[in-house]
Amino acid sequence: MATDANSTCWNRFQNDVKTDIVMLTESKGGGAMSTIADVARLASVAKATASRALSGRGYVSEETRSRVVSAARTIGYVVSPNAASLVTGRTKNIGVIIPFIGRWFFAEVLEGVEQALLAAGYDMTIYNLPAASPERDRIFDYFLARRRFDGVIAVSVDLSNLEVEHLHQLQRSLVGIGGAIPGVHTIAIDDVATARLATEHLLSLGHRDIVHIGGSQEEQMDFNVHSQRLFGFRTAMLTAGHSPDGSFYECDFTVPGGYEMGLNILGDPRRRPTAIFAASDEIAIGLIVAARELGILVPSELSVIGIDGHPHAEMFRLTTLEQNPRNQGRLAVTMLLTDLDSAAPATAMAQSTMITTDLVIRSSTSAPRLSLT
Amino acid sequence: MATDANSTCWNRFQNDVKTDIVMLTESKGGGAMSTIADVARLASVAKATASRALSGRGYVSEETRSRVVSAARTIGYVVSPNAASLVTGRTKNIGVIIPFIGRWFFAEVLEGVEQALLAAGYDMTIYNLPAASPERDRIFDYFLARRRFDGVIAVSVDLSNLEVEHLHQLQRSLVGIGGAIPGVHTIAIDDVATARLATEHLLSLGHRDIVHIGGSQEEQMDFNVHSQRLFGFRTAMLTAGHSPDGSFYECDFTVPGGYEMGLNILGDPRRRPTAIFAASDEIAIGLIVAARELGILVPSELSVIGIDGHPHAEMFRLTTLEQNPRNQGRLAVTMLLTDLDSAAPATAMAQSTMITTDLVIRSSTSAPRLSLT
DNA sequence: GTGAAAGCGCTAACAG
DNA sequence: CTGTTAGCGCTTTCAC
Repeated sequence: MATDANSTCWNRFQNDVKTDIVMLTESKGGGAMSTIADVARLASVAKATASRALSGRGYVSEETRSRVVSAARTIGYVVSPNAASLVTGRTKNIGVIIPFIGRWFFAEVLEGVEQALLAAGYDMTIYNLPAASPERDRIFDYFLARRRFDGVIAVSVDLSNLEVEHLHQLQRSLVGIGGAIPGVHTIAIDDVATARLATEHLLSLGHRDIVHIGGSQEEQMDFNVHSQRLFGFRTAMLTAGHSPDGSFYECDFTVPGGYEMGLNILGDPRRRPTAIFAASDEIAIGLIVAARELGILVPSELSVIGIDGHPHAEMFRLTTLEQNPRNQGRLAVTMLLTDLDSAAPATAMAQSTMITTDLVIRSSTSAPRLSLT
Repeated sequence: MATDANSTCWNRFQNDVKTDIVMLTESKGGGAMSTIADVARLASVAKATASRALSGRGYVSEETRSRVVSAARTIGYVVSPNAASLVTGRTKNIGVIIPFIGRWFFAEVLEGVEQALLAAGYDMTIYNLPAASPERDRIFDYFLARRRFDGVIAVSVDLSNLEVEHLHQLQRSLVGIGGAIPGVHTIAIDDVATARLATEHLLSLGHRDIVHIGGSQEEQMDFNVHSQRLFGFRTAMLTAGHSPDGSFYECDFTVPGGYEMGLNILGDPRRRPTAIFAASDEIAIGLIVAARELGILVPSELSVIGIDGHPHAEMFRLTTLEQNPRNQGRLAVTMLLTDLDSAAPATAMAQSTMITTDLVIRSSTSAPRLSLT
């Protein structure tokens, strides 16, 4: 399988695949998968009894039960989830719609969801929802419409009214993480309170010249997160008797975004603030890198605090608000499964729940350890 | 919905959910979902005809086809994927087994896979495979055994012989990314060649005192990645007439791992190398952060190059090998679907394919742009 | 406690 | 080109 260094990998790929496929004879275990009828026959019971024994639903004598179970084991029987779903209507699968996969917060949520789900015997189908586009519509009209899940977790997706409507019509349980959806339970931090707390933390360290760097007020990522965090900042500043005017800057909600803004803002020593409240941990990290590049010592010359804790943040000595997104994911699954158990579909829930996750303000050097439980 | 600040969020949650569920009457669109029989009746054709018209398989006159389609549209019909799968044996779903979700490389692969899959009408079920544990076994024995997918993509998972056997017995198409699996096509970079190229790049810049920082030779993440990259490094050094002995250090394959090792190695100016080849981009970033913290200028005083490109790397001015993990994901999907189309299951593939993806060495300041296509 | 029978919603022969 | 007939593999009444 020599690879030709003069062709692109796509070209190489196309050639390779074509020539590589070799039919082999059916390997061990070959032939059709065994069905419950086989199990029943082997255990000398009816299919119905075998089903009851294996699923645990309905009365079966302990003796026949064990006979059925061992029969199933010997022939390596596994239920056909499709057949079971067809009759029960349950899939043992949960759909997750999420705007990003790679960003820290979302990846953490995903891991939490996945762990909680697996433990409960569910698996997880991911739908990475792009911004408004035909692809996005297709996810709603086709993939979601197939309803191959018992419930949906919507992670920080900003849904149009039509999309919310779609979701409800799926007649499936539905919970949200990170942003309220009309008529649906949602797990979210209180953005205003969190931003306020972060700002107050900086104020308590004696800072007066504080800048907030967050997302665009026009392009809200979702649910007015940006403006709510800005509002929390302004409130804290005003309450402390400082004017927040002119101390807010917009940037991209990413590491490069924070980096770029950091170079801009921190470049001029006269305009440089003593502390920055960043709307996200990624922005904060970008800021810190920029600060270091400019020779500014963090945190002695500049305090930075960001929302959305992440393990990596620690190594940057980043004072951070830790909200454990992974736990948010687990919480969502717990809620969802509760609804599933009580057979309450999405439309059965009248109110949104705002859950403020526990916050911990950590800092490495200059600030006291402060926790809010 | 007042939240009691004196209880943990878990406690609050438990109370909240119990009191919150309110049954509402069935909302709009209520009642059972429409079936293909409804469509057939409305269009005055047989179910089979409706099926043919909707699925596009088999002959239907253009006239009846449009009648069926519009009938389906008016009653908002969507096929039951379970019922269809039960008879066709196809699920239009692909399983992905992957050791991490949050790490850059894996998240990037996931995004590539997801995009390619959605475009092809498939959705993606993720199984985050932990290290050897009962949970891991359960994924194989239960979740994967259910076979609710047409194929599996294994991303850099180090499989035991038993697990490989399991996978093959699923009788589903199977491709690997990032590490060879016996009897399965795999997409991977050539670790030796890549490491060698990276080292040669540093040599070509005139460096002589080069250190390689990579993963533990005992705990290989998978597929001897660590030792292969080390071997590539040693080969390049020896070929250039330099001894590589004593210039390899092991660290955790993460940002903090690189950071810690950076502090150790770069702390002593006498022992400090002029260039470092890092086995991963995360290590490289950790190194750079450590270097900056020690006041070392990158890249003028220290060149760093890492394997596994990532967008974030650019902002760290990291000279990087870009292998576009997203494209690796897309490639894998293309391969998988090709096999699916040709109805060739995993066991029909005799050889592994090593695909060296195109490499681009980028650098911001001191090095020439160099590409290998 | 267990068995027989009736589908779940769909597609794939096979006739016409 | 279209309709009729059988199931896919399972769970679930309903008798016994």
